[in-house]
Amino acid sequence: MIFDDFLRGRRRDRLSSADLEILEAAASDLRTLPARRTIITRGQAVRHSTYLIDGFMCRYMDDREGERQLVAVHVPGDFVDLHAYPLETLDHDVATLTECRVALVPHDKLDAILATQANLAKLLWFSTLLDAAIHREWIFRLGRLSAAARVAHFFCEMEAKLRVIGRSDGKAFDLPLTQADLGEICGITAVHLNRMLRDLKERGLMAFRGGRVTIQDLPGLARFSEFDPGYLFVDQPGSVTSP
Amino acid sequence: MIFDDFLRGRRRDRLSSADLEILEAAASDLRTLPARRTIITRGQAVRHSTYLIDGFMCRYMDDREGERQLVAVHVPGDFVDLHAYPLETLDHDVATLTECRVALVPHDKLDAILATQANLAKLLWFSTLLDAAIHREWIFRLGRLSAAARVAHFFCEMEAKLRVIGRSDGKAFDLPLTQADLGEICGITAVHLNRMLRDLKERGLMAFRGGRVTIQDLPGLARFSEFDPGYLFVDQPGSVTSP
DNA sequence: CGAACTATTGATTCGGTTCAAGTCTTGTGG
DNA sequence: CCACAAGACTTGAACCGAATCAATAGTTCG
Repeated sequence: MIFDDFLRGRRRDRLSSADLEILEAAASDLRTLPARRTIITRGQAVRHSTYLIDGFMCRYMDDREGERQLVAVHVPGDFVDLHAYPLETLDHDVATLTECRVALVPHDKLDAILATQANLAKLLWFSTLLDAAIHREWIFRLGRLSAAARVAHFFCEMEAKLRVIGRSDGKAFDLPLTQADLGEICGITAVHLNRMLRDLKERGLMAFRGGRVTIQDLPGLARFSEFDPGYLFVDQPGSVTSP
Repeated sequence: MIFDDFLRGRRRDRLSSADLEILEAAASDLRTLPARRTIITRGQAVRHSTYLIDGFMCRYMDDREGERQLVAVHVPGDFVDLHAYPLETLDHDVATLTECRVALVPHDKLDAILATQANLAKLLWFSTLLDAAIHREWIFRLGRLSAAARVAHFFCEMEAKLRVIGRSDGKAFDLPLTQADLGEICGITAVHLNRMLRDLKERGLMAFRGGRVTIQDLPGLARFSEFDPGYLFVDQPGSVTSP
């Protein structure tokens, strides 16, 4: 099923099977998008939202010189640009990082859900506010943490997000990003990011190579980066990996 | 009326008078809160949300050493912690900056609105995603702008937000924050913030003194800080100050 | 095999922090 | 009304974290 990972580990029990059927029925269009493709440009009016089934996507803004700042990284189960439904137009760009399988959900189908399925609508609303909570944590990360801690914090976040959908076991996971991407996430240059990765390895916390993260000391990494997963709203911080 | 400033300048025309009456009826409790008081602490379950009628509020997170990072500054007309309705518990703290007049809206009233007033519900959802768009801009600001540009960008944002509710004429406005607050917004120390204010004054862009902003060159300030108000979703970027 | 990313390392510069001292305000009580 | 305390602001000097510039090494793919 398309929405198997939607809100996985996060009040998914409140999604009735009827709700899920309605969601599945609303997903009009399944597509595979190539890697590194911008699919929505800021300001453009959009009439459907993109649900990510498989792959990695991101949202970003760029400055006058064209330097990117990533503002979100999305994993399977994320309703990537559901924000566009109430907003009608986006303030940022949306792009794929890897090849992605997505489902497109037309906004008029969402209108029908909002008019008749209050419970489901509230859960959709919740999922957009989860993104907002993650945005806030990114503000904190950029505003208060050192470069090394920012990097570590981001890896902790990805580990937690991927764990709930069964794509991390707490020891290693795939994260198909380049060092330049990581720099654009953490607000530092790719050169400095590279040094920070070396630093994290030397501290015995983790390693990153070729899009794969190997964690040596997850509690240590969380401590080092002041990571507290509360903002991810996972039901039981323990094991929620089973479907 | 309590909700006179709600979504002012931002699709307020889509709020019917019936919608407004429902909102007014949902606001059970009017209160005046003292300045510099934390009213919601992270993790705490909340059963009502706070709409700001008058005054300034903020949302913040603090690091291990207790250093604050502000993640939002709210002005009259903002539904400050409507996020808490779908989220049920907040990931951050909410506090007043000045003395504030607020209206409390119980979440069960919002449940009723969601179940029966799809149009109003969508506008409430929109207002929370406006906050999310502002969060994204803050990420950009912290990740990509220099200290001086961050400060200038924040003042541009406040000018735009206050203008739509008729509290700025583009030349000067009250912003009752200390330099320490501004530092916690821009992710720099209060000492450096002070130097950046001097810098902005020497550039002939603006001045800040005793909680009052005097703008000498608004287009210049926007240019300097790469400020583009699109993310604030104001209907006509021009004059929308009339009630 | 070569082109084009991607990653790594070194040397230098610069923006912002830190620490420290001092001044200006504002409010309070004698 | 003045004395004083507590914030809020201002300025300087030294230091440090991150950017920049530059050169080289891997890697991947056509």
